[in-house]
Amino acid sequence: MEDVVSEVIKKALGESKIFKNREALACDYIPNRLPHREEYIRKTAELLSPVLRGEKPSNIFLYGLTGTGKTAVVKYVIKRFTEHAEKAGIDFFKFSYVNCRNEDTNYRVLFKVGSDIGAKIPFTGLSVAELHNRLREYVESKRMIVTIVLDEVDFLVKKVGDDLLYRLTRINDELYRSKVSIIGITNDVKFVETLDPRVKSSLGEVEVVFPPYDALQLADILRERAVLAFRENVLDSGVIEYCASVAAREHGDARRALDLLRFAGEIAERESALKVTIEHAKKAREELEVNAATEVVRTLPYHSKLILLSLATRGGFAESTGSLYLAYRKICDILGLEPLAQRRVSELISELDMLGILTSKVISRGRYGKTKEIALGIDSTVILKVLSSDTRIGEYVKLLKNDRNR
DNA sequence: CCTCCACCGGAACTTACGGAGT
DNA sequence: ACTCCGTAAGTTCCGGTGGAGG
Repeated sequence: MEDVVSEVIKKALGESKIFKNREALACDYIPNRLPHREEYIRKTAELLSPVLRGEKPSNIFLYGLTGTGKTAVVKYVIKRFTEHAEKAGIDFFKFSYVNCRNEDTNYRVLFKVGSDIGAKIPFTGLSVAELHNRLREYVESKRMIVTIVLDEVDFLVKKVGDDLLYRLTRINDELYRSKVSIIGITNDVKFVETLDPRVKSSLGEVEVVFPPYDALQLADILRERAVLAFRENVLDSGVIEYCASVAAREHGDARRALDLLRFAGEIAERESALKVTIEHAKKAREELEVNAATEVVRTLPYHSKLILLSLATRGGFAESTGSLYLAYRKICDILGLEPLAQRRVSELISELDMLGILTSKVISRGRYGKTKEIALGIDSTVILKVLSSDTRIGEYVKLLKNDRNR
C-alpha cells in the first residue's frame, strides 16, 4: 500500500483535471476584458489621459460597494497606460498603487509610493515629515506626473486620520516642474462625509460611482473567467448561474462570485470528480458561510462570546433579554468573572444581530412587557465548537456534557 | 381607555489605553 | 518621562413604549 503523503504529493504535482489556470479566478487577477465595465474603463482612461501629454489629471474619487470592479478598472487602465509608456519609451508619468489595508500608516504609504516611482528611501529611520520632503524633492527633480492610487483609503483615514490626504492634495503648491494627482477608492459611501471639507473638495474633483452587478452580468464575468481557469467541459451547466445568483443576492459582489466558483472547483478537485456540479457549488457556499461565521465568532470580544455561549447552551433560543441575561450571569459566576450590566448586554446582543450571528426581534407581550426575542442564526453545535477553542469556555462546555450524561 | 410590565435605547459620565507631541 | 487627547468599552440614570389584561 502506497503511503498517504506521497499520494497527496503526487496529486498536488500532477496536472489538475479541473483547473487549467486557477489564478484566473483569484480576486487580484487582472483579466484582459472586464465585461460590463467598458464605460467605466473609458471614463477612467479619459480622466487619466492628461498624463499622456505630461499634464496633471484631476483628482478622482471612486465609490462603490465591494466587488463592483473599482480596483480592477483602475488597475487595468494603469496597466495599459504603463504598457504604452514602455512601448513609446516615455517616462514622464508614473503610477503608484497603494492598498491602504496593507499599508496602514502614513509612513508605509509614503514608502510604497517612493519605491513605486523609483525614489530610494530608507525603510526606516526618517520622520514622516522628512519622508514627505524627500519624496517631494525627488518628484520635483525628475519632472514627472505622479498618480497615486489609494485603494480602501477609508482604512487609512480611520486609523491615522486625513492628515496625509490633506498634505498630498496640497503638495502641488510646492511643485513647479512636476505634479501629483490622487485617485481615492472606497467602498464606504459615508466615509467621504467624515473628511475635512478641504480634503473633500480637492480630492473629489471628479467622482465616479460604481453600481453593483446584477446576476446576469455576474454570470458574464464568471463565464469569461471560467474559460481561462477551467479545462474544457468540466463545468456542469448551471454552476455559473448558481454562483452568480448567490452573489447577486449579496449586493452584486463579483469577488464573492469568483471565490465561490473557485472554491467549488477546488472541492470538485479534492473529491477527484471529473466535473464541477451544482452540488459542489452548494457545498462551497455552505463552507464559505461557515468559515466566515466561525471567523467572526473567533474574533469576538470575550463577553460577546459568553453571551453566545449562554444562548447556545439553551438550545439557541431565548424568549427575553432578561432570561438570557440571567443565564449569562450564571456562567460569569461559574467562571468567576464580573458580569456586565444588562444595558451593555442588550447592546452586545444588538451588535451580534448586526453581525448576522443571531437574530433579535423586539416584541411586546403586553402586560408581560416589551423585550427582545433572540434566536441563534448558526447551528449551536458549530458555535460551541468554535467557542471551545478558548480553554476556559472549553472546560465549561465539557463540564456541561458530563452533567448531561449522568 | 387606561395601566403597567419588562424591557428598549438615548445621553452623560467614568475608566482604560494607545499614541502624538514635547 | 511627561502631559494631553481621542477613542473604545462600560456604567448609571432615566424617559419611552406596544399591547394584554383589567
